[in-house]
Amino acid sequence: MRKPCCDKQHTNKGAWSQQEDQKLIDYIQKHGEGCWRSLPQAAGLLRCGKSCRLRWRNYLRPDLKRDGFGEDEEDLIIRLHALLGNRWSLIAGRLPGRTDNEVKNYWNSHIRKKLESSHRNIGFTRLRAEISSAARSKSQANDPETLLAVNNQVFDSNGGKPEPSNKSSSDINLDLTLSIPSKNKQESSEEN
DNA sequence: AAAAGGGACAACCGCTGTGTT
DNA sequence: AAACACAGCGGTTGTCCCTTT
Repeated sequence: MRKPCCDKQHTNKGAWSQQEDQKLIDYIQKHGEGCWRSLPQAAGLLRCGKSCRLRWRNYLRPDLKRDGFGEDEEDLIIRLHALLGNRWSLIAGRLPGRTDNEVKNYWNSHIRKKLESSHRNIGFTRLRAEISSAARSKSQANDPETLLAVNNQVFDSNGGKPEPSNKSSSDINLDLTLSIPSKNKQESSEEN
């Protein structure tokens, strides 16, 4: 049995206070990310290291977008989910400024219901079936890179992805070539 | 105006993958 | 090769807030 990541009797739980946020921000600005296990003590926080990591990555990181999802982002999420399933970190890696948790929440609360109830569902189901079928015909059907390439072919033959909205943001990476997510995120944060 | 219901989102939990010893 | 430590991931839960009755 693995030891717990921290002594839960001496850690806070629940919503973060402004003071806690500030301590975490200050510490990471000084020392950078990493070594989450020892961070809480070093930063003077009564929190589990995992909790600190989540708070930073999902909420406090300076490169996060805090506005709502655009139509183009939603379309991309739908396309990627059809390909990759619930691999939220991979999907989020294609959406600069978005986190896996954010994408997951958005999917569960908005897109899934929308797809289940709308006419779009018909197209979505058909699309997914086509992608799966095309991918199965390849020997590396479970290889994400192959799936993405197949997806692009299916979309091209379908006349491309849905019309992008006017407020299409230029920083969304519509090039569905897989790269290592962590590297990708690092590059995008360096751009900002 | 108050209560109930539902949606949205932040946070937690347990498991897995990976690197190190 | 095995055991361990750690970071990361996805599923789930809890809480807040808005809408409806």
